[in-house]
Parts: sequence; C-alpha cells; structure tokens
Amino acid sequence: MSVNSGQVFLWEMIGDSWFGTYGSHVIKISPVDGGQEVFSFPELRSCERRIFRLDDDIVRILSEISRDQLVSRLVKKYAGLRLIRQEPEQCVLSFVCASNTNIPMIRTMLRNLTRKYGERVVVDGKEFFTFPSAKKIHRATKPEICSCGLGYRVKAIKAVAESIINGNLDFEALQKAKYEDAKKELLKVYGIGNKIADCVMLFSLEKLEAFPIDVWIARSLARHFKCLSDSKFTEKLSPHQYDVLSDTMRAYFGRYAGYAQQYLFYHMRQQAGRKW
DNA sequence: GTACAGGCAGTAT
DNA sequence: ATACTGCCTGTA
Repeated sequence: MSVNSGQVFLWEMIGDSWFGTYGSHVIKISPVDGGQEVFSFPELRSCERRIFRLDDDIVRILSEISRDQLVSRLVKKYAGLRLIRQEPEQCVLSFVCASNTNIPMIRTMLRNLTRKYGERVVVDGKEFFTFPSAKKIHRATKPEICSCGLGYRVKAIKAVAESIINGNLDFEALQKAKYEDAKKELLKVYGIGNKIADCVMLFSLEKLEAFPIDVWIARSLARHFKCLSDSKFTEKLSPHQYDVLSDTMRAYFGRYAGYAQQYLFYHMRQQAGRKW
C-alpha cells in the first residue's frame, strides 16, 4: 500500500513507521508481515479501515474507472494506491492554506499551526502535535496565525473557522447532501473556490464523484483527454471552464471519478519526478 | 535580480 | 462570460 501524502500533509516516515496528525489524534502506522498495523493515540484502534477506505469495493471501483487505456494502465501500475478519508475540519482548514503554493510550503504552514495551536503528544519518545480545532483558530488573532507563514491566507482560514463555529459549514449535513448542493454551500465560504471545494468533498465528505482539477490534473487532461471536451482549455481554467471540465470527467469516469483523479494526479507527480 | 509554486477574490471590459 | 491582477513566502 502506498500513501499519497499530497492528501495528508502532516504525515512523516520515521524508521519504518508513518506518523500522522489526524484531527485530535496522532497516529502511528507500522508494517507487519505483509500488512499494516495501526496504533493510535490515545484511544483509536484499528482505524486503518476508515482512514484508508478499506471497506470500499476497490475491485468494482477500479473496474468502473478503467474507461480507457491510460487509466487501466495506471490502475495496474500503481496498485495499492488509495484515497485517504480525512477529518472534515482538518481537511478544509488545511486546504484553504494550499492555494497558490507548493506542498513543502503547505507542510511548513500546517506544522507551524499545529505546534502553535495543537496539543503536544509524545509517541516513541518523539513529540508530535494534534491538529488545532476551529475554535482555537477562531480565537487566535490574525497576526499570530500569519506568523505561521500563511500570509494572505489568514483571511481565508479565519473565514472557514468562523463558518464552522457559527454552523454555516455543517459537515454532517454536507455529507448527507448531494454533490451539487454540498458544493454550493462550500463555495459560499470566503477562500473556498472550485478546486478546494472538490478536494474537501472527495477527501472528507464522501463525494467520490468529486474531480478536483489543479494544475497537475489540468496538464494531464490537456495531454490525454482534450478530445472529451468541446470547449478549448489550457492549464489556466476560468470558473466556467472548470465546471465544464469537471462535469465532463464526472460523466466520463462515473460515480468514482475521484479515484480516477487520484491515479492521474499520482502519475503526473511521478512523471515530473516530484517527491512531494 | 526574476520566475515560479497543487487558487482565490476583486475589478473592469 | 472572460481577462487581468495582486497576493505571502520560500526556493531555484
């Protein structure tokens, strides 16, 4: 099993184990002959099924998204690649920090936030930090948060925290809602646009049809799927172009389009030689 | 020094 | 609808 750390900004490998900040928990994953064992702190146990979506019918999903030669090939090539199920709060607070920057920078920002506002946890003699609650972010001043390296993104993370506190972002309701309705609600929040909304829905709100389009996916589509769309598009997408493309890919790959997106994303990153 | 990095909102046409 | 712009900050 491989871990797509693009989705899990706060995980790191130490020795042969992975340590990750998962909401108010710190989780350790160690290899056990041929499988994975998960220890979590303080009270989670055997949560790997939930985190790695092991209850998904992966055979059916991979079969449904194998609509063409490319994805069929990637599904075999990257066998074991999974979607991560994240906690909604951590997911959305993390992704609003992700605009117009790169993964190493996102990791730095989020590490700083956890060190400043999370709870300290010691595992195997090493210190880790849980992810700060929306309440903590809500209470913090903008200059304080800015000092974590967020820059102009402070306005967005505060707006998201505010929406969580006042109930405008209701994750339970969003999970039950249809894709279109959930997206509409997310887009109302300052700092959440098309791409971030789709990421949050795919990784934490059970919308497996969500197909986030970032510059990497846009490059992939421009290379391999241009024929699918009537509208001309480049790597820079207008909001309308984003909608058209995203809808087209959803129609093409079906209800598990998000899985196809993961394989394409991972492949593009591999091709570019990115180590995250 | 300049370009660029996994977007978004604001403004003008 | 579309085009253009500024934005924090670190790295190449």
